[in-house]
Amino acid sequence: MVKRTSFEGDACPIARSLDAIGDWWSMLIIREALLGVRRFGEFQKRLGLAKNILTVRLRALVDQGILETAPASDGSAYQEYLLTPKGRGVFPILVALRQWSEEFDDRPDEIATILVDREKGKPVRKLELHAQDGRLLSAADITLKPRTAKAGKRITA
Amino acid sequence: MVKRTSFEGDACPIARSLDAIGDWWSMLIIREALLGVRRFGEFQKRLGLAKNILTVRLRALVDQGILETAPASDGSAYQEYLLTPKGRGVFPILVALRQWSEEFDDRPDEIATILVDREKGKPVRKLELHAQDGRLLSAADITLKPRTAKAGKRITA
DNA sequence: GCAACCTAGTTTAATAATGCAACTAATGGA
DNA sequence: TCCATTAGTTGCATTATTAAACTAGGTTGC
Repeated sequence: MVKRTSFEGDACPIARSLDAIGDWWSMLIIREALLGVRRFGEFQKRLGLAKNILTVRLRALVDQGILETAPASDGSAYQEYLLTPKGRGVFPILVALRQWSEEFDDRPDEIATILVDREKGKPVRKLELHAQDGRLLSAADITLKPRTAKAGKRITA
Repeated sequence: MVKRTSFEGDACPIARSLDAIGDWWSMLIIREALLGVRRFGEFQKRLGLAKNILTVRLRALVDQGILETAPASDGSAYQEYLLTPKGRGVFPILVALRQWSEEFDDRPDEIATILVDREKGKPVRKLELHAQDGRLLSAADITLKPRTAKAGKRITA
């Protein structure tokens, strides 16, 4: 297999995000980190991926500022992997992925968990996209606009 | 490379979604379809991926009910690829990916477009996760609950 | 202090996945 | 009919992934 096409310099933010976290296993590693997993061995055991791949993925996520390393919280000499704010920012993507499966999966009975509000124990609402004035937007209600004008404003601000 | 681990039977809906649309290029193909692309050649030209890979990806997306084929709208003998409701359901995932990049990208100046409300031309709001009663939820405010009880209700409903 | 075990990788080998580029067959248009 | 376009198909070489063994440092119990 020749080298996969990189989306690193892509003008589209979707592609850029996929470049950062689109490798097989990356988003599941972040999912585990969001669930509180910190140690190499725990990631490896829970996910079941090859250790060399886990090493490469963790390295990449650290390099991209999604995870950071810190001394292990149990006082041992080991290191732990912790999410940064950038890493925690992946949460809505994971929610969206979850909710897509919940709604459209061929075999929804195979899904083992639901996402609930910790305080009330109630299922959360589906993600919704809103206009600035609060209108609910579907894919048909949005469009893409060149970012130039906005960038110009930022420069002067 | 040995066969990649499949998440097809995974109990986690995130993993199941990644199994369906997590291949390199798949989400970008769906993005293009959402933008109105229908023809093989157009997908290929706009994305720049290898034709054999595009063929395999389109086949998989059709097999999974994300895309469907239909006679070309220009009356020619060719086929077009159209999103199904399941395919259009991927939209929030793409929005989430876009918004993650917009917020955390190392080089936001490389992003060419913003997502705006077609009617007003204003940037859309960031996706938010809400509890049933409307409270805004962060990752720390949610938890996973076994789905069994809910499944039981569905069977009786 | 030492042996056994655990942890966090590292290394090797085999196979799938990917991109490149040429090729093929069907379709469209002059 | 001929040439260009479209939608793939094919063959090849390189990268990505898995499985499993290995390595070195750290921890624990005696």
